Amino acid sequence: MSSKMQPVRGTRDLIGADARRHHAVAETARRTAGLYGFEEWFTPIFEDTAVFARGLGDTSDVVSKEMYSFEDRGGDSITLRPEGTAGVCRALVSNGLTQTLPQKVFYAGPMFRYERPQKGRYRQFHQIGIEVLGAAEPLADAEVIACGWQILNALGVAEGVVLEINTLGDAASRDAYRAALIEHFSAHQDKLSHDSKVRLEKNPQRILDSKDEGDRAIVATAPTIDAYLTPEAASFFEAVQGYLTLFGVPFRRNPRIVRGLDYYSHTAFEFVTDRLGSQGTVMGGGRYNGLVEEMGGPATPSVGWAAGMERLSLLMEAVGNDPRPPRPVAVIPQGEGAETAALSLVQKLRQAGITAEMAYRGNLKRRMERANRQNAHAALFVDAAGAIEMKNLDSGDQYALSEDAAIAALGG
RNA sequence: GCGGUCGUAGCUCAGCUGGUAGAGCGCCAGGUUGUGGUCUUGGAUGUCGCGGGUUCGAGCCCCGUCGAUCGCCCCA
Repeated sequence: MSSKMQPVRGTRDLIGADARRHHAVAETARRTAGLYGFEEWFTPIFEDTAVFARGLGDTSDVVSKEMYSFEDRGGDSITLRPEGTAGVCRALVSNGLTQTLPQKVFYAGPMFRYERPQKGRYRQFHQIGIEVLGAAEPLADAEVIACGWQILNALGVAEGVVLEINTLGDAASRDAYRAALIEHFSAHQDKLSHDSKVRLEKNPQRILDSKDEGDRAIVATAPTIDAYLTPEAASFFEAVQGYLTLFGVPFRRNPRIVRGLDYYSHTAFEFVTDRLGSQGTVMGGGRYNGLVEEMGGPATPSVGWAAGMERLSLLMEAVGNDPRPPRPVAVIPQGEGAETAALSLVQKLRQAGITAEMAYRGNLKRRMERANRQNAHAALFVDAAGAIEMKNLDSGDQYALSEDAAIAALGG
């Protein structure tokens, strides 16, 4: 047992039902995002460390202690991407696409974070995400959110998932609010939890998010951002909510939502569920202005979200959404010398676009049992002369027919 | 990085106050040169996560370690 190779901590294999769910998440999201005009980009899985260090801001744990960074043989500092947005912004600049805005991007793939693994959280995990790059209009925020909502619905997991939105305001609002929060929490500093005392130094808004009982009482009396919003920031947030209502996307205001990464401003949102324990955020995002500039491009107002594929798969499993592979047709040679005729038939079926299988070995009983296990919907018995009988494995009906008739009947 | 719980067959799990392993499912083969999902008979599979300690003797007790899991932190 000890010599058995195991995947490294925080990684895992996706096989069978897990693999099918994972694939369904990516495929459903890709297709749905396509309906909204998003096109998929494939950016590298690793980047120059500066792409993330600069992009995400150094107050986040993601940068300060969770990155998989290493020096390559040429002496460059390389980092396995911990999230998708920074790489997409870098690619926008690298490819000169700042001249052709807006760009609507979909991505899906592995991300890496050195964290303590938990259910729905791995060191190699997978995200899907979309970004609208180069649109300052609140309509873009609403469109991005609506697309996310449609994906959750298409996956059948929208039940029990709630959209919570908030605004972080523009720079002026944010600074004023931050000052107010520091004042409020400093006044109660002695009653704050240890974690929140640290937050007060690093990122006071994070205290709003605290799960500590004692903190919550202090948070309850904390000011909300509304009084500190500039008129522009307030009307922007109003507009986003108006479009969401127009699009029929239900939401609820949660003034305690903050974002983990530094680049966010204005709209912040999370799709949350209570079915996943402490990994309740299923899709999260918001507006970010300034990230593209960090990559050396022009100011490019943008908005997007990312979702954890593992968490979406977990939700699919919880609601019993179990994608099945297509039901094959089982081709079964009958009698001596029938193998050649059967093989030629199975190949013709496949070329006609029909999912067909023929077992490598086994007697008739074994082949039938195997057909059953594969959930085959029909069996085609072929004899040495090439004569075919088709049996419907659901109804049990069986009759002889020609090869062409069989292909036609099976939808080829 | 911190705290709680748990590691026995491919899977789900049982195993008494310590006496060197069991069930169900699954798998393989037979009953059936022949038409499946039913039934029936038989069979294979474990250094009891790993390492050390206590003991005449450890799956069970102790220590360590690795892994999973739950919560914190953080985040999707």
